[in-house]
Amino acid sequence: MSPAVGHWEERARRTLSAAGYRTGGAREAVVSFLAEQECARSAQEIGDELRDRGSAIGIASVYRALDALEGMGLVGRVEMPDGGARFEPVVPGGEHHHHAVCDRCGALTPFEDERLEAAIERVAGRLPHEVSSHDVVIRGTCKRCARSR
Amino acid sequence: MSPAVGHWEERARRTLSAAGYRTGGAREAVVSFLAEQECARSAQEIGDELRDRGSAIGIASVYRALDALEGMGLVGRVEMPDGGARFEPVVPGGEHHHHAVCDRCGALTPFEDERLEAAIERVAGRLPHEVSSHDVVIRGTCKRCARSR
DNA sequence: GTTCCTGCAAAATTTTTGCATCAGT
DNA sequence: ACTGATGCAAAAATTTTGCAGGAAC
Repeated sequence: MSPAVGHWEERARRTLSAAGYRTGGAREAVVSFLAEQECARSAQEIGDELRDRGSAIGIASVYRALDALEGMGLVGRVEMPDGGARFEPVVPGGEHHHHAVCDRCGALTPFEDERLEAAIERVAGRLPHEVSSHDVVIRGTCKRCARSR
Repeated sequence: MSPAVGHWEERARRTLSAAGYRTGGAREAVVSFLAEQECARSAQEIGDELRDRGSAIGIASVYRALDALEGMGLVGRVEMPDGGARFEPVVPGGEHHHHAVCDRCGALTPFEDERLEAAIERVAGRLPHEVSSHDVVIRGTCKRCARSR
């Protein structure tokens, strides 16, 4: 796992603890799991894979953990074009990426671009909003799927 | 309604007709409704408001119409941060906007920015994807909600 | 007349909530 | 001990599908 995300895991635990959350099984498991992911994962995936590893974690607890983490700004939710949501660690001041989604297979490809961020910030400044976050999703057909078409 | 969207309504009907779709009640009603909207609307809203106007339209028909329209590229789907989806006309080569969503009241504010589009196109060119579309969603608190907080 | 379209109802998905029980402090 | 956390099951919300009757061609 990247150093930035390792730091995220620590910070997440500290933030949870400081907010009065007890260190129990489910939430901790979700934090560990997210820390080791390459990209955003769905609640179902998180629950299924943790259960495969032997944790008897209920899907409700996954949603509750994600809710709490999202509320504290530790986790970001990415809405996928098919209606499902995926979740990933938020590393403030650190790496900040967006996603390209394959319409065919659903594969997620992260990307980052400074000019894109600059353009978004510029627009955000023009809006009559207190802007808190933003998301960019690029849809298309990934290389693999384009080939096998 | 703006000229561009008026043109959209025509084009939508022609495209549907050319694709062999019959001119019936439900799909036509959805097309008319979308043509007169300021911004993206949810399937529920579309169904409810059409029903308020006296059309006995089922929610399933709304979804089916939106599916068909989206499949033909006539309608775009915008995934909202709360998990719901909204739909709006796509005017190719014409106005192309994105959305700012209020975390509080859910209000949608459209915006457009050329530099943002340019940045996205540049990134899209670097991805190993056949890019078909993109979405930008800015989250925050709208002026109204920020004031009444 | 044939085929597609539609509304209704049922089903499938995804997410949330209630509750009794268990665990952390 | 007290209070919050958890798993399970039920509920709610959203979207899809099956089907019989009606409408467009």
